[in-house]
Amino acid sequence: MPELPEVETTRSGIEPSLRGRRIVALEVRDRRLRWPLPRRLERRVAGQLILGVRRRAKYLLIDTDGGTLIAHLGMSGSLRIAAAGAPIRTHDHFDLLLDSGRCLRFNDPRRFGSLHWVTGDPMSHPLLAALGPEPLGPEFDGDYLWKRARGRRVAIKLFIMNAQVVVGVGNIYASEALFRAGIRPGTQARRVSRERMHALAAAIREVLSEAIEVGGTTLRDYVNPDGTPGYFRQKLYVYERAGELCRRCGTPIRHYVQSQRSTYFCPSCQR
DNA sequence: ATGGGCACCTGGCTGC
DNA sequence: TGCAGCCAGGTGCCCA
Repeated sequence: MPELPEVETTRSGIEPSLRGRRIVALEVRDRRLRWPLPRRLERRVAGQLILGVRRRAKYLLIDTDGGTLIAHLGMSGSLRIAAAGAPIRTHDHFDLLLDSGRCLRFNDPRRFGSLHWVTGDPMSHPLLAALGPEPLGPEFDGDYLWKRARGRRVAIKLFIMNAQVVVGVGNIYASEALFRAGIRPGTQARRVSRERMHALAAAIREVLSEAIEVGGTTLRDYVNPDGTPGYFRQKLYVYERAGELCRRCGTPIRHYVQSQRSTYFCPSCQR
């Protein structure tokens, strides 16, 4: 469900309620997430002081004085701040109870989300260690993309969705960035010129930052931690617009399945 | 190393 | 109304 903008919106939404608070307890109702929650998690987490909330790729890092909680929202996960006694809804799998009388509540129908506890440098955790650069960070640009694409025959859309290449580009924003850069999603990565890689890197940064500004994209039921939807949907050029007319040239938007994921593009604007 | 495909899971929608 | 079938924002892992 959430891509980088939704995760970043979640981060900034929950951080003010977490920073400086002490964790009273972790209350788990369903341990069956993507990786089953270990039994000892509750006692590890209890009593820790929260120092802040960071994001790396689509992972949220809740730093405490004794270690770091690493959370992932998977396809359908969401986090919100609730009163500690608020009624439990379906798929509310765990609560992080705070000394403020509130809690961080995790809801995830499909249970593709995850939660890990690490001591030491969280970036050395196996899930984080091999990740590519942040798309909004300084190391990511067209030259980087072009160099990484040498010899790569994979479709450019799959290439930019590969977290070892660059993190945070999911199915929505991959299609959107390729539209803005004027590149067909099926083009082999190695066939994209250096110049067009610059356009693509710029488009990725642009699409992601614009989405963050408006609170992400709400497609179905996604809501931000404060309960409001994200408004980027109104700015989508191609995603879920199959058959509708291109906002730029009027040609009908096309849809096909690429590596089991839906891809959208304008056959006239993208070559 | 690279690329392709599968698995994990639930819910909402469509069409018969 | 019921139900089968399909689709969904992610990503680790296995195989060729």
